[in-house]
Amino acid sequence: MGRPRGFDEAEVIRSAAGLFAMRSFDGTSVDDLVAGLSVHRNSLYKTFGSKRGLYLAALRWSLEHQVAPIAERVAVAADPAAALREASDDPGLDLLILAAVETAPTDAEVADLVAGALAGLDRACAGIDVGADGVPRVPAPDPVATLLGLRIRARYSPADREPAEVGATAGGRPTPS
Amino acid sequence: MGRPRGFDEAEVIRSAAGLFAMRSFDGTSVDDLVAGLSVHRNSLYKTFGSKRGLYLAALRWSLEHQVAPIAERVAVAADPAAALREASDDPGLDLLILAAVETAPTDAEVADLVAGALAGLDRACAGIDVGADGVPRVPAPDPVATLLGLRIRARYSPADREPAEVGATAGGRPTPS
DNA sequence: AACAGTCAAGAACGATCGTTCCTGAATCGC
DNA sequence: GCGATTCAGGAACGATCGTTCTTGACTGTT
Repeated sequence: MGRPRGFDEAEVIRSAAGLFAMRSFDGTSVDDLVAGLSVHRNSLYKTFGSKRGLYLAALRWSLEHQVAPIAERVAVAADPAAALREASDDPGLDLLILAAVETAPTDAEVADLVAGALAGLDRACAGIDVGADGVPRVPAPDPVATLLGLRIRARYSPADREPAEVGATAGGRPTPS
Repeated sequence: MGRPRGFDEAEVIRSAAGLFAMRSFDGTSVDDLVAGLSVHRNSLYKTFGSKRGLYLAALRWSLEHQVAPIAERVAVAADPAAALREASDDPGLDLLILAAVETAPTDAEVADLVAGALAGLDRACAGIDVGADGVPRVPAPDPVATLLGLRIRARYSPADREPAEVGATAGGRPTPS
Protein backbone atom coordinates (compact mmCIF):
# COMPACT_ATOMS: atom_id res chain seq x y z
CA MET A 1 0.00 0.00 0.00
CA GLY A 2 1.27 3.43 -0.86
CA ARG A 3 3.98 4.57 -3.15
CA PRO A 4 7.10 2.42 -3.10
CA ARG A 5 10.29 4.08 -1.91
CA GLY A 6 12.60 5.24 -4.62
CA PHE A 7 15.85 4.39 -2.84
CA ASP A 8 17.65 1.29 -1.63
CA GLU A 9 17.91 1.48 2.15
CA ALA A 10 20.90 -0.84 2.28
CA GLU A 11 22.75 1.18 -0.31
CA VAL A 12 21.97 4.41 1.52
CA ILE A 13 23.44 2.97 4.70
CA ARG A 14 26.52 1.81 2.84
CA SER A 15 27.05 5.20 1.22
CA ALA A 16 26.45 6.94 4.53
CA ALA A 17 29.15 4.80 6.08
CA GLY A 18 31.52 6.04 3.39
CA LEU A 19 30.63 9.68 4.02
CA PHE A 20 30.90 9.39 7.79
CA ALA A 21 34.20 7.56 7.46
CA MET A 22 35.55 10.30 5.23
CA ARG A 23 34.40 13.45 7.05
CA SER A 24 33.53 12.17 10.54
CA PHE A 25 30.15 12.54 12.24
CA ASP A 26 30.26 16.22 13.12
CA GLY A 27 31.95 16.99 9.82
CA THR A 28 29.10 15.50 7.81
CA SER A 29 25.97 17.66 7.77
CA VAL A 30 22.49 16.47 6.96
CA ASP A 31 22.72 18.59 3.82
CA ASP A 32 25.83 16.64 2.84
CA LEU A 33 23.94 13.42 3.43
CA VAL A 34 20.84 14.27 1.39
CA ALA A 35 23.08 15.57 -1.38
CA GLY A 36 25.48 12.62 -1.37
CA LEU A 37 22.97 9.85 -0.82
CA SER A 38 20.21 11.08 -3.15
CA VAL A 39 17.70 10.54 -0.39
CA HIS A 40 15.26 13.18 0.62
CA ARG A 41 15.34 14.73 4.06
CA ASN A 42 11.89 13.44 4.76
CA SER A 43 12.75 9.87 3.86
CA LEU A 44 15.94 10.03 5.86
CA TYR A 45 14.15 11.05 9.03
CA LYS A 46 11.25 8.70 8.34
CA THR A 47 13.61 5.77 7.90
CA PHE A 48 16.36 6.42 10.43
CA GLY A 49 14.75 8.83 12.88
CA SER A 50 17.71 11.18 13.12
CA LYS A 51 21.20 11.84 11.87
CA ARG A 52 22.50 9.81 14.78
CA GLY A 53 20.15 6.96 13.83
CA LEU A 54 21.61 6.87 10.35
CA TYR A 55 25.09 7.03 11.83
CA LEU A 56 24.42 4.09 14.11
CA ALA A 57 23.02 2.11 11.18
CA ALA A 58 26.08 2.98 9.12
CA LEU A 59 28.43 2.04 11.95
CA ARG A 60 26.66 -1.27 12.50
CA TRP A 61 26.79 -1.96 8.77
CA SER A 62 30.48 -1.17 8.67
CA LEU A 63 31.26 -3.40 11.62
CA GLU A 64 29.30 -6.28 10.11
CA HIS A 65 30.22 -5.94 6.45
CA GLN A 66 33.67 -4.39 6.61
CA VAL A 67 35.34 -5.04 9.96
CA ALA A 68 34.01 -8.53 10.59
CA PRO A 69 35.22 -9.82 7.18
CA ILE A 70 38.64 -8.40 7.96
CA ALA A 71 38.66 -10.26 11.24
CA GLU A 72 37.52 -13.42 9.51
CA ARG A 73 40.23 -13.05 6.89
CA VAL A 74 42.87 -12.69 9.57
CA ALA A 75 41.53 -15.62 11.56
CA VAL A 76 41.75 -18.09 8.68
CA ALA A 77 44.90 -16.71 7.04
CA ALA A 78 47.90 -18.94 6.66
CA ASP A 79 50.06 -15.94 7.48
CA PRO A 80 48.08 -13.82 9.94
CA ALA A 81 50.77 -11.18 10.15
CA ALA A 82 50.61 -10.60 6.40
CA ALA A 83 46.82 -10.57 6.55
CA LEU A 84 46.92 -7.86 9.21
CA ARG A 85 49.32 -5.78 7.18
CA GLU A 86 47.02 -6.06 4.21
CA ALA A 87 44.05 -5.16 6.37
CA SER A 88 45.75 -1.93 7.39
CA ASP A 89 45.20 -0.69 3.83
CA ASP A 90 41.47 -1.32 4.05
CA PRO A 91 39.40 1.88 4.37
CA GLY A 92 36.73 -0.29 5.94
CA LEU A 93 38.49 0.30 9.25
CA ASP A 94 38.15 4.07 9.06
CA LEU A 95 34.66 4.39 10.47
CA LEU A 96 35.57 2.15 13.39
CA ILE A 97 38.67 4.20 14.17
CA LEU A 98 36.79 7.47 13.83
CA ALA A 99 34.01 6.17 16.04
CA ALA A 100 36.53 5.07 18.64
CA VAL A 101 38.30 8.40 18.95
CA GLU A 102 35.62 10.92 18.04
CA THR A 103 32.13 9.63 18.77
CA ALA A 104 32.55 6.99 21.46
CA PRO A 105 33.73 9.42 24.16
CA THR A 106 30.37 11.18 24.04
CA ASP A 107 28.03 8.33 23.03
CA ALA A 108 27.77 5.23 25.17
CA GLU A 109 26.03 3.20 22.47
CA VAL A 110 28.80 3.87 19.99
CA ALA A 111 31.33 3.03 22.66
CA ASP A 112 29.69 -0.35 23.16
CA LEU A 113 29.70 -1.08 19.43
CA VAL A 114 33.36 -0.13 19.20
CA ALA A 115 34.24 -2.27 22.20
CA GLY A 116 32.45 -5.22 20.65
CA ALA A 117 34.25 -4.79 17.36
CA LEU A 118 37.61 -4.61 19.07
CA ALA A 119 36.79 -7.74 21.01
CA GLY A 120 35.91 -9.47 17.76
CA LEU A 121 39.23 -8.47 16.25
CA ASP A 122 40.97 -9.74 19.37
CA ARG A 123 39.25 -13.08 18.97
CA ALA A 124 40.36 -13.25 15.35
CA CYS A 125 43.92 -12.61 16.44
CA ALA A 126 43.84 -15.06 19.32
CA GLY A 127 45.46 -17.73 17.20
CA ILE A 128 48.47 -15.71 16.19
CA ASP A 129 51.52 -17.59 17.37
CA VAL A 130 53.84 -16.07 19.87
CA GLY A 131 57.59 -16.47 19.61
CA ALA A 132 59.62 -18.23 22.22
CA ASP A 133 60.53 -14.86 23.71
CA GLY A 134 56.89 -13.94 24.23
CA VAL A 135 56.92 -11.38 21.44
CA PRO A 136 54.18 -12.11 18.92
CA ARG A 137 54.72 -12.05 15.20
CA VAL A 138 53.11 -8.65 14.77
CA PRO A 139 52.14 -7.48 11.33
CA ALA A 140 54.61 -4.68 10.77
CA PRO A 141 57.92 -3.28 11.95
CA ASP A 142 56.23 -0.06 13.07
CA PRO A 143 56.38 0.67 16.80
CA VAL A 144 54.74 4.06 16.29
CA ALA A 145 51.64 2.49 14.77
CA THR A 146 51.41 0.15 17.72
CA LEU A 147 51.78 3.10 20.08
CA LEU A 148 48.89 4.94 18.41
CA GLY A 149 46.72 1.85 18.42
CA LEU A 150 47.48 1.10 22.04
CA ARG A 151 46.55 4.64 23.01
CA ILE A 152 43.21 4.25 21.25
CA ARG A 153 42.63 0.96 23.01
CA ALA A 154 43.57 2.41 26.36
CA ARG A 155 40.19 4.14 26.46
CA TYR A 156 38.58 0.72 26.44
CA SER A 157 40.74 -0.84 29.12
CA PRO A 158 39.01 -2.66 32.00
CA ALA A 159 40.04 0.05 34.45
CA ASP A 160 38.05 2.51 32.43
CA ARG A 161 34.98 0.38 31.78
CA GLU A 162 31.74 1.09 33.63
CA PRO A 163 33.02 4.11 35.49
CA ALA A 164 30.81 4.49 38.55
CA GLU A 165 31.71 8.13 38.96
CA VAL A 166 33.13 10.33 36.27
CA GLY A 167 34.16 13.92 36.59
CA ALA A 168 35.94 15.78 33.83
CA THR A 169 38.39 12.96 33.19
CA ALA A 170 39.33 12.11 29.64
CA GLY A 171 37.79 8.68 29.96
CA GLY A 172 34.31 9.96 30.65
CA ARG A 173 31.72 8.62 28.25
CA PRO A 174 28.49 10.50 28.97
CA THR A 175 25.27 9.42 27.36
CA PRO A 176 24.20 11.45 24.33
CA SER A 177 21.87 14.37 24.97
CA MET B 1 50.43 50.93 27.79
CA GLY B 2 46.90 49.78 28.31
CA ARG B 3 45.40 47.41 30.78
CA PRO B 4 47.37 44.20 31.29
CA ARG B 5 45.71 40.95 30.25
CA GLY B 6 44.15 38.99 33.02
CA PHE B 7 45.01 35.54 31.69
CA ASP B 8 48.10 33.46 31.04
CA GLU B 9 48.30 32.77 27.32
CA ALA B 10 50.43 29.65 27.77
CA GLU B 11 48.01 28.21 30.28
CA VAL B 12 45.07 28.97 28.02
CA ILE B 13 46.74 27.08 25.19
CA ARG B 14 47.48 24.16 27.49
CA SER B 15 43.92 24.00 28.78
CA ALA B 16 42.56 24.31 25.25
CA ALA B 17 44.68 21.33 24.24
CA GLY B 18 43.01 19.36 27.00
CA LEU B 19 39.53 20.37 25.90
CA PHE B 20 40.20 19.67 22.23
CA ALA B 21 41.76 16.32 23.09
CA MET B 22 38.72 15.38 25.14
CA ARG B 23 35.85 16.51 22.89
CA SER B 24 37.55 16.91 19.50
CA PHE B 25 37.59 20.08 17.42
CA ASP B 26 34.01 20.08 16.15
CA GLY B 27 32.79 18.80 19.49
CA THR B 28 34.24 21.78 21.36
CA SER B 29 32.29 25.00 20.83
CA VAL B 30 33.60 28.48 21.39
CA ASP B 31 31.17 28.71 24.28
CA ASP B 32 32.80 25.64 25.80
CA LEU B 33 36.18 27.27 25.37
CA VAL B 34 35.33 30.61 26.95
CA ALA B 35 33.61 28.77 29.79
CA GLY B 36 36.40 26.25 30.35
CA LEU B 37 39.37 28.54 29.86
CA SER B 38 38.08 31.58 31.74
CA VAL B 39 39.07 33.73 28.81
CA HIS B 40 36.70 36.19 27.28
CA ARG B 41 35.50 35.81 23.70
CA ASN B 42 37.10 39.08 22.80
CA SER B 43 40.49 38.16 24.17
CA LEU B 44 40.33 34.79 22.50
CA TYR B 45 39.76 36.26 19.07
CA LYS B 46 42.21 39.09 19.72
CA THR B 47 44.93 36.63 20.70
CA PHE B 48 44.35 33.66 18.41
CA GLY B 49 42.30 35.10 15.56
CA SER B 50 39.81 32.26 15.37
CA LYS B 51 38.80 28.98 16.90
CA ARG B 52 41.05 27.25 14.38
CA GLY B 53 43.93 29.53 15.39
CA LEU B 54 43.56 28.47 19.00
CA TYR B 55 43.32 24.86 17.89
CA LEU B 56 46.53 25.11 15.89
CA ALA B 57 48.29 26.72 18.85
CA ALA B 58 47.01 23.95 21.11
CA LEU B 59 48.08 21.25 18.68
CA ARG B 60 51.54 22.78 18.32
CA TRP B 61 51.83 23.02 22.08
CA SER B 62 50.79 19.40 22.48
CA LEU B 63 53.26 18.19 19.89
CA GLU B 64 56.08 20.14 21.51
CA HIS B 65 55.30 19.65 25.19
CA GLN B 66 53.54 16.29 25.20
CA VAL B 67 54.43 14.22 22.14
CA ALA B 68 58.06 15.30 21.78
CA PRO B 69 58.90 14.40 25.40
CA ILE B 70 57.35 11.00 24.85
CA ALA B 71 59.55 10.50 21.80
CA GLU B 72 62.57 11.65 23.76
CA ARG B 73 61.76 9.28 26.60
CA VAL B 74 61.52 6.38 24.17
CA ALA B 75 64.70 7.33 22.39
CA VAL B 76 66.84 7.31 25.53
CA ALA B 77 65.11 4.43 27.31
CA ALA B 78 67.10 1.37 28.23
CA ASP B 79 64.04 -0.70 27.35
CA PRO B 80 62.29 1.11 24.46
CA ALA B 81 59.51 -1.45 24.29
CA ALA B 82 58.57 -0.83 27.90
CA ALA B 83 58.82 2.92 27.33
CA LEU B 84 56.39 2.64 24.41
CA ARG B 85 53.96 0.62 26.46
CA GLU B 86 54.09 3.24 29.19
CA ALA B 87 53.60 5.99 26.61
CA SER B 88 50.39 4.37 25.44
CA ASP B 89 48.83 5.39 28.76
CA ASP B 90 49.74 9.01 28.23
CA PRO B 91 46.73 11.21 27.34
CA GLY B 92 49.22 13.56 25.73
CA LEU B 93 48.87 11.47 22.60
CA ASP B 94 45.13 12.02 22.33
CA LEU B 95 45.18 15.35 20.53
CA LEU B 96 47.65 14.00 17.98
CA ILE B 97 45.49 10.96 17.31
CA LEU B 98 42.34 13.04 17.10
CA ALA B 99 44.03 15.49 14.75
CA ALA B 100 45.24 12.64 12.57
CA VAL B 101 41.84 11.02 12.08
CA GLU B 102 39.42 13.93 12.43
CA THR B 103 41.01 17.24 11.48
CA ALA B 104 43.88 16.39 9.15
CA PRO B 105 41.67 15.04 6.35
CA THR B 106 40.14 18.49 5.91
CA ASP B 107 43.01 20.74 6.98
CA ALA B 108 46.33 20.62 5.18
CA GLU B 109 48.18 22.53 7.90
CA VAL B 110 47.07 20.09 10.57
CA ALA B 111 48.03 17.24 8.27
CA ASP B 112 51.55 18.64 8.00
CA LEU B 113 51.86 19.00 11.76
CA VAL B 114 50.67 15.44 12.26
CA ALA B 115 53.03 14.12 9.62
CA GLY B 116 55.91 15.91 11.30
CA ALA B 117 55.03 14.51 14.69
CA LEU B 118 54.80 10.99 13.33
CA ALA B 119 58.18 11.42 11.67
CA GLY B 120 59.61 12.56 14.97
CA LEU B 121 58.24 9.48 16.71
CA ASP B 122 59.71 7.35 13.95
CA ARG B 123 63.10 8.92 14.54
CA ALA B 124 62.80 8.20 18.24
CA CYS B 125 62.05 4.57 17.45
CA ALA B 126 64.80 4.20 14.88
CA GLY B 127 67.12 2.69 17.44
CA ILE B 128 64.80 -0.11 18.51
CA ASP B 129 66.56 -3.34 17.82
CA VAL B 130 65.16 -5.85 15.42
CA GLY B 131 65.31 -9.56 16.10
CA ALA B 132 67.16 -11.97 13.88
CA ASP B 133 63.88 -12.86 12.19
CA GLY B 134 63.24 -9.25 11.20
CA VAL B 135 60.45 -8.85 13.69
CA PRO B 136 61.14 -5.89 15.98
CA ARG B 137 60.67 -6.01 19.71
CA VAL B 138 57.40 -4.18 19.63
CA PRO B 139 55.93 -2.79 22.82
CA ALA B 140 52.93 -5.03 23.29
CA PRO B 141 51.46 -8.34 22.29
CA ASP B 142 48.48 -6.62 20.67
CA PRO B 143 48.11 -7.13 16.93
CA VAL B 144 44.80 -5.26 16.90
CA ALA B 145 46.40 -2.10 18.26
CA THR B 146 49.05 -2.32 15.58
CA LEU B 147 46.35 -2.76 12.96
CA LEU B 148 44.54 0.38 14.12
CA GLY B 149 47.75 2.35 14.21
CA LEU B 150 48.81 1.15 10.79
CA ARG B 151 45.45 2.18 9.36
CA ILE B 152 45.88 5.66 10.80
CA ARG B 153 49.36 5.89 9.37
CA ALA B 154 48.20 4.66 5.98
CA ARG B 155 46.73 8.10 5.37
CA TYR B 156 50.22 9.51 5.59
CA SER B 157 51.90 6.99 3.34
CA PRO B 158 54.14 8.30 0.52
CA ALA B 159 51.61 7.19 -2.10
CA ASP B 160 49.11 9.54 -0.55
CA ARG B 161 51.38 12.53 -0.01
CA GLU B 162 51.11 15.61 -2.24
CA PRO B 163 48.19 14.33 -4.29
CA ALA B 164 48.31 16.26 -7.55
CA GLU B 165 44.68 15.62 -8.30
CA VAL B 166 42.08 14.71 -5.74
CA GLY B 167 38.45 13.90 -6.34
CA ALA B 168 36.20 12.41 -3.71
CA THR B 169 38.75 9.82 -2.63
CA ALA B 170 39.14 9.03 1.03
CA GLY B 171 42.70 10.30 1.05
CA GLY B 172 41.82 13.78 -0.09
CA ARG B 173 43.00 16.54 2.19
CA PRO B 174 41.50 19.78 0.93
CA THR B 175 42.63 23.08 2.31
CA PRO B 176 40.33 24.54 4.97
CA SER B 177 37.66 26.97 3.80
C1' DA C 1 45.15 64.86 35.87
C1' DA C 2 44.38 63.75 31.17
C1' DC C 3 45.02 60.89 27.44
C1' DA C 4 45.70 56.57 24.98
C1' DG C 5 45.20 51.96 24.59
C1' DT C 6 43.85 47.45 26.14
C1' DC C 7 40.89 44.71 28.63
C1' DA C 8 36.31 42.60 30.32
C1' DA C 9 31.40 41.89 29.77
C1' DG C 10 27.83 40.61 27.02
C1' DA C 11 24.58 41.64 23.37
C1' DA C 12 24.03 40.80 18.59
C1' DC C 13 25.18 39.30 13.92
C1' DG C 14 24.55 36.16 9.75
C1' DA C 15 25.26 31.43 8.71
C1' DT C 16 24.53 26.85 9.41
C1' DC C 17 22.99 23.16 12.22
C1' DG C 18 19.42 19.20 12.89
C1' DT C 19 14.64 18.76 12.54
C1' DT C 20 9.70 19.47 11.30
C1' DC C 21 5.88 20.82 8.53
C1' DC C 22 3.19 21.54 4.35
C1' DT C 23 1.91 20.49 -0.38
C1' DG C 24 1.31 17.46 -4.35
C1' DA C 25 2.27 13.42 -6.89
C1' DA C 26 2.57 8.55 -7.17
C1' DT C 27 1.17 3.78 -6.17
C1' DC C 28 -0.90 0.24 -3.59
C1' DG C 29 -5.52 -2.67 -2.10
C1' DC C 30 -10.17 -2.74 -3.20
C1' DG D 1 -11.83 4.06 -10.67
C1' DC D 2 -11.44 5.40 -5.49
C1' DG D 3 -9.59 5.98 -1.06
C1' DA D 4 -5.64 5.17 1.71
C1' DT D 5 -0.99 5.57 2.32
C1' DT D 6 3.70 6.78 1.40
C1' DC D 7 6.55 9.02 -1.27
C1' DA D 8 9.29 13.48 -3.12
C1' DG D 9 10.10 18.37 -3.07
C1' DG D 10 11.18 22.25 -0.57
C1' DA D 11 10.12 25.90 2.61
C1' DA D 12 10.52 26.93 7.39
C1' DC D 13 11.48 26.27 12.31
C1' DG D 14 14.21 27.14 16.66
C1' DA D 15 18.77 26.29 18.27
C1' DT D 16 23.44 26.71 18.03
C1' DC D 17 27.51 27.72 15.50
C1' DG D 18 31.73 30.99 14.89
C1' DT D 19 32.44 35.74 14.75
C1' DT D 20 31.92 40.81 15.44
C1' DC D 21 30.38 45.02 17.72
C1' DT D 22 29.28 48.17 21.49
C1' DT D 23 29.98 49.76 25.94
C1' DG D 24 32.43 50.80 29.97
C1' DA D 25 36.22 49.81 33.35
C1' DC D 26 40.99 49.63 34.07
C1' DT D 27 46.11 50.77 33.68
C1' DG D 28 50.51 52.75 31.95
C1' DT D 29 52.50 56.97 30.01
C1' DT D 30 52.89 62.03 29.64
